[in-house]
Amino acid sequence: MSSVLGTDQFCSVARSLEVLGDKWSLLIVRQAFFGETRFSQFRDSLGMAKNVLADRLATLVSFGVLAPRAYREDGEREREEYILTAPGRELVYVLGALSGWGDRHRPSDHSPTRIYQDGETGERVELQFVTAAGRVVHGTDVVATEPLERAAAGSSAPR
Amino acid sequence: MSSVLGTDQFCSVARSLEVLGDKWSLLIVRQAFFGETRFSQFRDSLGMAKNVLADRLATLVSFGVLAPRAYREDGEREREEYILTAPGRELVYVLGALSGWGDRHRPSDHSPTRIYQDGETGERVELQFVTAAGRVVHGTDVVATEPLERAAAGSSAPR
DNA sequence: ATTCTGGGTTGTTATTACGAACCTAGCATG
DNA sequence: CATGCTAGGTTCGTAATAACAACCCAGAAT
Repeated sequence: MSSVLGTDQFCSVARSLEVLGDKWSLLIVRQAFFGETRFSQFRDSLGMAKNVLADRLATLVSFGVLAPRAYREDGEREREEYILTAPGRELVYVLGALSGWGDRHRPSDHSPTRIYQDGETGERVELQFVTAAGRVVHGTDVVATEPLERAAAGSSAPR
Repeated sequence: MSSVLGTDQFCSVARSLEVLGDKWSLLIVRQAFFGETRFSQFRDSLGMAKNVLADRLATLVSFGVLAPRAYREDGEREREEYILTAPGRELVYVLGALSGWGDRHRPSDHSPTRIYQDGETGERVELQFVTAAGRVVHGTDVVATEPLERAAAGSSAPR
């Protein structure tokens, strides 16, 4: 998790990837989102090395995605489990985007995996770009611009 | 980019991360989305090692995110550039999600980086979960379930 | 007192990333 | 036609990470 991603930390995508840009972190968050909290649950469901898991959990805690919480099972000593924080739960947008892309562009012969729904009504939900007025804009029509570049729109290489 | 991410390739998040789950791939896609196409543009904007860039470009091409295209500048020999495919452009949802999360939860002292807008009207757009009927559902109310688990909703450990 | 168990730590080896040096196909120049 | 220039790489040697295995440790149960 080095802190030099390219020349710019100015991009929020890069700042997010500083926390999440490796093979395991988002999978841990996914499992946490599915209800897992314990070291051995992550270990078993992901099949990853214990030292790497310990390292990623510590990193996710240090960045405020997970929070450690003590718990005690009957007849067991006190241990720590890892709970998604409010910022961590917001990563549902990232998981939904990755899930949608994988479903659409890397389909599996296996079942359609997980579907995302409104927890209240059970309606299926999909990620969409929407305007403040609530109008849906398709992804192919979305562009990203720098806030101050409105006038000089001719240069080809950003930054 | 090993093909064993945990025990399950059944999850579309894992399948997406098989292509995108490293430090650089999504940043390359981001730069491509901002209009960059050439080896040296990626190299200069991201500051990454050339062999790693060559490897990532080849991987992204092999997974159909980028497509090579010949071009020729005046007085230069023919070269290849890398263009986002339709599936690659769909990654705007992933970039938007990462960007939104980074803006909200890892704010920088620098400018608000990029904003996403409707290319037609210029209106700002945000990623939201919406139902088929067009109702926006906040991320904290979204749950992910397996399509067939509707009846047995008590088990704590998915799979 | 000994064993069991969840949750780790500490090695040792295999992968992967990095930086610098080198290569290469064509075009331009003398 | 020999030389050099340039974008876009490849090929090193080395540094950092990940993976795998062995071990540890604090209680609780026996």
